Amino acid sequence: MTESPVHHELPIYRRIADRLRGRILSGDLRDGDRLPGENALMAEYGVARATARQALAVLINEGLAVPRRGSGVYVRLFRPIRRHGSRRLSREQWAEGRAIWDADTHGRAYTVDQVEIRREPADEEVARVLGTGEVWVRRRRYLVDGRPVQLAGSHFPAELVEGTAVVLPDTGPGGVYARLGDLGHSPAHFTEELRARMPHPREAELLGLPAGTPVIAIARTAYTAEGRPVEHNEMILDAASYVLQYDFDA
Amino acid sequence: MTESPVHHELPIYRRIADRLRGRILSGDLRDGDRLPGENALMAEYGVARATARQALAVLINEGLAVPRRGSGVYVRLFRPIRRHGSRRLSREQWAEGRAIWDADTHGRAYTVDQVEIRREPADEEVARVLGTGEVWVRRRRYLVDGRPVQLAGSHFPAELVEGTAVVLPDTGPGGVYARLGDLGHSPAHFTEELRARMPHPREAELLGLPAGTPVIAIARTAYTAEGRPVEHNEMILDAASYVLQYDFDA
DNA sequence: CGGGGCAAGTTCTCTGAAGACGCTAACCCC
DNA sequence: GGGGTTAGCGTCTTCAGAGAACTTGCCCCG
Repeated sequence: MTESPVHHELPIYRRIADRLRGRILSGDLRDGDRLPGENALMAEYGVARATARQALAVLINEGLAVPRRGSGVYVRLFRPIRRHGSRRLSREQWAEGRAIWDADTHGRAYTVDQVEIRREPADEEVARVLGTGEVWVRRRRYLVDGRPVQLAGSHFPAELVEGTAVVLPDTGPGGVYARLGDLGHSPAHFTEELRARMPHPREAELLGLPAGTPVIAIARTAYTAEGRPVEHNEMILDAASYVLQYDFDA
Repeated sequence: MTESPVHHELPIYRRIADRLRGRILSGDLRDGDRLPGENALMAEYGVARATARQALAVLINEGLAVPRRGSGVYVRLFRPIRRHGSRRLSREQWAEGRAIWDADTHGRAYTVDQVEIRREPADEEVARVLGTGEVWVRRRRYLVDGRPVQLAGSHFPAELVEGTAVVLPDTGPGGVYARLGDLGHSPAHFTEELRARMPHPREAELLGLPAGTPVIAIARTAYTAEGRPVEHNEMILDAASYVLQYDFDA
């Protein structure tokens, strides 16, 4: 073959992504600003749509931007940096883990203040994760000594739990997952993503937080052994800490 | 609500991804196994190459698989190895996890900007955790493309590592823990505690964060099998999200 | 003036094709 | 048998085109 001195240049989509990232990090493009769209990138760099898309996908993947269908791609400054941890957990341990977590909300017992169950259209993020248009949502509010410490919303694909007399009632530790199992969608695996952010005013009000207090937002998605997502849980933890425990092999 | 005219089926690439994920999570495809390649998926599902690629990209993105150019896409499970007959994390996996986290800081390599090693009195918190008055501290700063993404400080009980020519130099993945092992204080497990907080001005400056950006602070303490704390690591992740993956026991 | 509907713009999904590049194993020559 | 070469396979990048799905703003109508 022609032994062309392979320059090893970065692929086009990567160079475009780098330039866009530069504009974001330099402050040229700010939080909420709209990035150049696919058409604009095609024209500006003379590339195909797939290439332009790929460049945007890089930033979306990095969490620097979020796409809004039919509208554009927008700068999202609270950029996620990911870290993967691993931990294997038995269902009992999971229940136990929840106990630990509860115990850590200031070392006191929690009570459930309010559970709200209703069917509603999935928002953008939930639809993306669960791959469905409508969900059943359980919203909860936990209290400790009269002070709320957690807000949580659990989303289930509507077509999976439809018709259940009471949609996944609470049945103690591991109860919801057990109920999903009864329906033939037993969760086998889940992921959690944690993020630090400032609460929205409404959230701060519900949690009774003083202004300027950041929270930990956790998004958990549970999958069946077949890989089908069956639950997506989003919650916010007030100043509480989140404790993990790992063990090395002996 | 309005009539829902569109049935809203999942896109093809997503359905393929779901099936593949299922095969992984169910154990049909195991750690290190090769997934069906682009050509195989094209033939099996009768789709174009781009669609097959997109399906694989989902799994790669989720961290369930890793591509190897010129070879194939392979299952990468965070699930602890069965061959060890244990539900625990191997040091290799831990090191691997760290590598992934590094790679995930925007998909590019990190470099160590600065490593500072010195002996100093333990502050209140560190003294409480490590149970000692003086510690050796390693402070580090990671950079990605000239932008810092992490601040970390590792504390070791002075009486344990005293006299080491170079106090626990960096020796690649898992290096520090291996070095502790050499000294007879091999870590057997650790805990991590996560908290959302506002960075101090100095931290924000070092991390190049805009004002008002919360961070995730992580405190990790490693213990020997005897329960003796041998390391306490505190780090801050810039606007970070923290991704965890769990597996239930079968 | 308010509301409904339309049209333009945008992302999302998918098809089909082609060359570049990396890895591996079979092959050939010594 | 050992070592280097090569062919084949697989992923990676890019092109061109097209319809579906969704958002938004504008226009028209009542």
